[in-house]
Amino acid sequence: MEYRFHEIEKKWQQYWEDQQIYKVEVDPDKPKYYVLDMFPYPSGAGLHVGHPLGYIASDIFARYKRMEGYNVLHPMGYDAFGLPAEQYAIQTGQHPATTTDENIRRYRAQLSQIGFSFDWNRELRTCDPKYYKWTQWAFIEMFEHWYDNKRDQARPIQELKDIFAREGNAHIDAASDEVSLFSAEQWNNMSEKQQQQILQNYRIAYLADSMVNWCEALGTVLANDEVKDGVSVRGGHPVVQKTMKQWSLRVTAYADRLLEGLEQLEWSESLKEIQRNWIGRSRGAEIRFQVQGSSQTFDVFTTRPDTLFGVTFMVLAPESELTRQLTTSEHQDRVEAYVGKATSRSERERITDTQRVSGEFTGNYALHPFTGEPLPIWVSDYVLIGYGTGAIMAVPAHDERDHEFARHFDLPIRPVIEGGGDPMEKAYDSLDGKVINSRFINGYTAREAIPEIIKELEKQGLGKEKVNYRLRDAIFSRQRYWGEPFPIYFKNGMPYPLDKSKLPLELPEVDAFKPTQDGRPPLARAKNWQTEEGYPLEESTMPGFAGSSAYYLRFMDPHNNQALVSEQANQYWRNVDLYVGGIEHATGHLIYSRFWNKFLYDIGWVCEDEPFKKLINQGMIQGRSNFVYRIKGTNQFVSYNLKDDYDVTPLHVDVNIVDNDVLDIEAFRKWIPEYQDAEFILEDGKYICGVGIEKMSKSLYNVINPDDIIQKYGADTLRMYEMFLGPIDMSKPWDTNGIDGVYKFLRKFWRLFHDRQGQFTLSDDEPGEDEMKTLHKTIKKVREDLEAFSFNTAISAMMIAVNELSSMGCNRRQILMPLLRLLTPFAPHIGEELWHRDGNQTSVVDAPLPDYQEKYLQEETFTYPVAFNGKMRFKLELPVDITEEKVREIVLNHEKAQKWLNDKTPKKFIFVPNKIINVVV
RNA sequence: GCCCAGGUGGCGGAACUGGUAGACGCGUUGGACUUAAAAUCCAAUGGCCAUACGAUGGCUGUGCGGGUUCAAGUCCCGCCCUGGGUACCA
Repeated sequence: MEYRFHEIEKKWQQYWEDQQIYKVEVDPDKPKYYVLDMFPYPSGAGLHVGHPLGYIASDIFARYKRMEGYNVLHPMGYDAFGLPAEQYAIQTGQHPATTTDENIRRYRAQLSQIGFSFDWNRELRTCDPKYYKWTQWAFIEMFEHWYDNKRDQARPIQELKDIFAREGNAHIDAASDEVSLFSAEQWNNMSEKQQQQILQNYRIAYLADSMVNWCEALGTVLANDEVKDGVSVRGGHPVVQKTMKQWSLRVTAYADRLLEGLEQLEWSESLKEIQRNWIGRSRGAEIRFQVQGSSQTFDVFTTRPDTLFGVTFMVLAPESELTRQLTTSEHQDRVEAYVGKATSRSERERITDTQRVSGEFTGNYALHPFTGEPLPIWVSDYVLIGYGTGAIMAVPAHDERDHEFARHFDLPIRPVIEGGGDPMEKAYDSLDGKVINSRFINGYTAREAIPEIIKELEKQGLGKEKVNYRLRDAIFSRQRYWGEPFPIYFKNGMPYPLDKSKLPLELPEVDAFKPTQDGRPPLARAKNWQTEEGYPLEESTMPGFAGSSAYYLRFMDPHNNQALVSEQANQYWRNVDLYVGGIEHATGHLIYSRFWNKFLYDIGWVCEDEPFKKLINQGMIQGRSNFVYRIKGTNQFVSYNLKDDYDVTPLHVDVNIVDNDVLDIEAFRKWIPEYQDAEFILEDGKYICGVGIEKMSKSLYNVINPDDIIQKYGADTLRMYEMFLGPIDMSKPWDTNGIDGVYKFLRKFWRLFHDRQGQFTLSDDEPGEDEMKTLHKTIKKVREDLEAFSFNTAISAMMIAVNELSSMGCNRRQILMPLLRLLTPFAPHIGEELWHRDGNQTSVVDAPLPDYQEKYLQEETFTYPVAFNGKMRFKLELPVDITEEKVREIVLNHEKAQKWLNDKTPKKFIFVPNKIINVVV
C-alpha cells in the first residue's frame, strides 16, 4: 500500500480528538513545560502559508518535550477584539461579533488540518465576556494600586490614603505625576473630590490630561507603539498630537524593572536591544534655573551636566506650560503664532521637516545657576514636550542640534571641552576631552566631571542626579466599539471602579458602530449606559493590547470563574518556557504583557516576575511573485529572456497558474477576461515568467494557502517543508517548487516499512554495524538540532539517514522504529500510522524519543585531508589513535606527497588529530 | 544619522570553539525502467582553463579592499550593499 496521506491524516486527527490525546491537566508527578504561540488576530483573509510557520516550530518542540516525559501545555486562542472587524462593521453594519465568529471558525478549520497538538479544551478568545471579565478585573486592580519606589512594588491605594491621613505626602516616594506637598491636616480637610483628584496622580491605571496621538480617520487615540512615522500602524492614517483626558497605565513605574529583567531572559539579542532602546534609560542631572527678575524656577534634564558652563541659551517645547508663562508681552504675538503653527502640524509633517531650524525668542531670560549670567529663553519644536521636562539648557559647542539652532539665530557658542575643531563649524560631543572655562571642574575629563558637578549641584540645592526614560505611560483609552468596556463609572465627575461582583461589564448593543453626532465614542449610543444607581459609565473601550497582556495566564486555567488563574494552576505552570512569535510585537505586546505580569506579581497573583522565559522570533515568509511582460500598447506577452528586446510592462501573475516559473497559458487566458485573447512570444516553446521576492499579499497574487498544499501533499509534508525552508528566525521566500523534496522523503521513509507488494513488513534480524551507525548518528544530530531549534538541519539529517538505509535495503525493526519516533514530532500523522501498523495500541505521542549510544559512533580510522601550504591535495585514511611521528613518516613518504615536496624538506608539519594534516614547504 | 542583524552556486540553504567550502533539498542535463506518461532509480552539476579517452590535472572562488595565521566563510581594520529598529530623547 502506498503512502495515502489524506486517509492517514484524517484518521489520526479524528483519533487524537476522540481520545483527547492533547488534553492536559496539572500533574504534580511530571515536570511541566509551557509552549506558547502568539495567538492570532482572526482576519477575514484566513491563514496563508506564512502564519503557521511559528506554530509548526513550537508544535515540533512541544511534541519533542512531551516525548521526553514533560507535561506540556500547548494552547491556542484568538486575539479577537480589533480594528479590522470594526471597520468592516462600520462599512456594512454587520456586527463585529458575527464576522469575528466566522473568521475564528475558518481559522480553527485551517489550523485543525495541520495536525497541531493544541489542547483545544483551553481555547479562548479575548472578546468573550468570560475572558474579558479578567481583563477588567486587572484594570480595577491597577486603578486600586500605586507604585512605591522605595519598595519597588505596587501597593494598595488604601495604604496610601492611610499614609496621607497620618503624615501627608512629604515622605512618599512614588511613581507619580508632579504633586505639590500637603500635610495630613490638609489631606483630612479635603473634599472627597479633591482627594480623588490627588489619588489619580498615583494610581497605576489613571485618568489624566495627556498629550496623545489622535488619529482622526480611526476616530481614536493611539499608543506610541501603534504609531510609526507619524501615521497609524493599522491603516496608515495621519496622527496629530493633542491634549485629551484619557486613561493611561503607569508603565513608566516599571521602566527599570522592565530593563533589568531582560538580562535573565533567553531572548534574541536584537529583540532585547529593541526593548532597551524603547525604554531608553539615560542617566544625567536635573538642574534648576531661575527666571530673571522673578522667583519662578524651572528644571531641565541633561545627560551632560559637565557642559553646564557652556550653556548660552535655554529652549522650551512649544506645548510647554512654561512657554505661555514666560513669554513677555512684547513677544506674545510672535510666540503665539509660532506655537500655533508648531502644534497644529501633524506628527508626520514634523518628522519630514526636521532639517529646518525654527524658533522664537520669548523675551525672557534664565539665570545660570553658578555664574548668574542671563540666558535668553527660546521656544522651538526641536524640544519635545514628552521627554525630560520639556525644557533644555542649550550647549551649542557640544550638541549638534543646539549648534544648528545657535548658528541659525546667531547665538553665542562657548566651548568648555577641549579637543574639538573649530567650535563655530561643528559641535564636539566626545566625553574624553578636558574640561575648560568651567571653574571647579576644570582639568577633569568630561566623563570625570559629570559626578563632580552633580555633587556640587546637590550640595548647593541647584539640582540632582536623575535617570530619565524615553518610555511613556501607555494611553489606554480607545474611542471605539469593539474592545473591552472600562469597569468605571463617574460620580461627581470623578471615576470610580465597579464592584468586582458586577464583572464582566458586557459590551452593550448600539445602533451603529461609529461616533455620535457630537463626537462621543460609539458606546455613548448605548441605551442606559449607566450603573443601577444611574451613574454614567465610561464610554471609551480598552485597546488591543489589553486582552493580549495576560492571556498566557488564563490558558493555565481557562474556565475558572473565581479567578484569572487559580493559585494551584499558576504554581504548577508558572510561566511560559517557550514563546514563539513575530518580532513586530517587540515594543507593544511584549512590553505591555511584561508590565502586566510584573504588576500581578507585585500584588501576589502570579508567582513569576517574567512571563516569557525563552522567546524565538520566527522570520517572515515572503511571497515569491511571478511576472509576465506585456508589450506596451498590445495584448502580446513576451517570455522573460526575450523581454529586453521590447518595451514591456511587467505585470503580476497569479503564482498558482505558474509551475516552476513556466506559465500555464491556458489557465492564464481564463484567469482574467482581458487576457482571453492574449498572444505569446515563447522561448523553447514555453513562456518563462520573471520572479520577485515581495511580501505575501493578495494584491500581488503571490498568496499560498496552506489548505491547497495540504490537499496536494498532506499536512506532514507542509509541516516539514516549512521547517526545511531554512532557519526559523530568518525571513525567506516561499517557493512551492522545492516541496517535492520533502514529499519524496516521506514516501521513501514509508517505503522502508513496506515490501514490494506494499505489505507492512519489518524484520527482527539483528541490524548490522553500518545500520546502527546511521541510526545513532541521526539520533544524536536530531536531538542536538531540536534543542538548538535548527529544524532544517534536523530534517536534512533524517533525509541522509533514509537515503543511507534505503541503499542498504534496511527494514529492521530495531532501526526503523526508533527512527520513526525521531520523525514523529515533525510528521506526527505518518508517525502515528506506522506506529500503529507495527502493532502498538497507544499513541506514538507518548512514546519516548530514542537515545543514542556513543559506542555505535566510534570510528577506528579518520580520513585526513592532507594539505600543502594550506591547500588540500589528497586524502589519507589513518587510525584515530596514531601518533604524530608516525603520521609524519607516512605522509612525507607518500607517493602523492613527492610532487608537492619537490625534494625540499618541509618547514613545518602540522597535525591536528581527527581534523587535518598541513605541510608547509 | 544612530543601533542591531545579515551578504556563501541558477534557487532555499549547510559548515562545531579558525581545520576538506557548497551538506540536504530544488532546479538543470544525461541515462535506466515504460508502448507512452506519471512514479521510481542511477549519474553529473560553483566558475575558468588545459587534456589522449575514461574514474586526469591545474587555477580561481563565501559582498569589496587590506591584515593576522601553517590554515580565514569563520578573527582584526576600513568600506559597500540588503533587511529590521529608531528618529530632533537633550
